Amino acid sequence: MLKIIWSPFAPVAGLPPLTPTVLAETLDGGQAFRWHREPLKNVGRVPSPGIPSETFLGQWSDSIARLRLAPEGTLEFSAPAALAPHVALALPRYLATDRDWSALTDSLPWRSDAHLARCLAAFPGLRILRQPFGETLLGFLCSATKQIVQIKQMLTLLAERHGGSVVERVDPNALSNLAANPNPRVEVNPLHRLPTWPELAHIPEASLRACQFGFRAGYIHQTARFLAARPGWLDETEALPYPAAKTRLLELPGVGEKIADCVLLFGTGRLEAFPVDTWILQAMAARYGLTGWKPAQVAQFGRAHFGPLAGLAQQFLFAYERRQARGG
DNA sequence: TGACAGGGGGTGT
DNA sequence: ACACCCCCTGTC
Repeated sequence: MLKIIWSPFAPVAGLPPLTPTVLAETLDGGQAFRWHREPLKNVGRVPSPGIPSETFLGQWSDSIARLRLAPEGTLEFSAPAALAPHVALALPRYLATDRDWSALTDSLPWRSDAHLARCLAAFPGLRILRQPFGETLLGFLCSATKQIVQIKQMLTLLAERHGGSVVERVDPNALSNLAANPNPRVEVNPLHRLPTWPELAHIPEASLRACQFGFRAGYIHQTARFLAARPGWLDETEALPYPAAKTRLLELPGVGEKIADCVLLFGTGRLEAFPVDTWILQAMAARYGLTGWKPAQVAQFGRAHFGPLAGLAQQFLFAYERRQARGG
């Protein structure tokens, strides 16, 4: 059995106190697809005061972290001991602690928009992650007509089969199990990172299909080949201003308006990006009377109505609408 | 318990 | 407007 020595939980500086709901929405609400709730030992019990919240296990680039909330709402992290110093440096960037999210949120037009005010009040402290650009592109290329759980499964399989090892230990049982069973149940395997785009360029499309990618396998394969032929293209795109960056992303096969905006919002923190998916379409129809509007029209309305931080507003609307749909 | 529809956070033609 | 893939979810 594989054993990882985890560092003791330590506070992450630079964040306000959070509720478990907001932490879950931030990590597992559709911005990122590499966070998994860890099984709770006291399943079925009401969370008691004085004990930490449930733990999320997640990965990005070469980082692996466990995140939880102390009773008073302080975010705490733990990492594989050998990685802990690296993760301690990488976490603030990932969580975008260099930005004042309270001030950014306060500058949204909630004073003149009662529904937006409701959404902000429902998820206080919600923020936009700053994820690795290439991984964000990969994640959202998988997202077409897929729900979060399914996207997470695809990426887990891809990482297990084609991703490099982050922790320098291999579990022989896991490897033999994988070889013996062509269709293993998806489990969280904290050893493997996502393949990089240069690595993806060497993976046959059929192997991607075997990771449950379906018709998205072609998009990912073609995008990988496109990027392989253009060294530096992705880094240049990340550095470009929002409109130019979006134009370039739209050149990629499988990337349309929505995915381009998601990559720029969740991968580079471009808060002017306003992704319009079916949830936002539904929310804007129900809450703002935009019944029958097309995505491009809703996007234009959103930018005009919510202003230069429209993408942040979008995340609150999104979280609220999903909660309503679940019967929260 | 197990089969069976229905539909899914989009893009390309 | 419809195909593209195929897994998850709810339901019987």
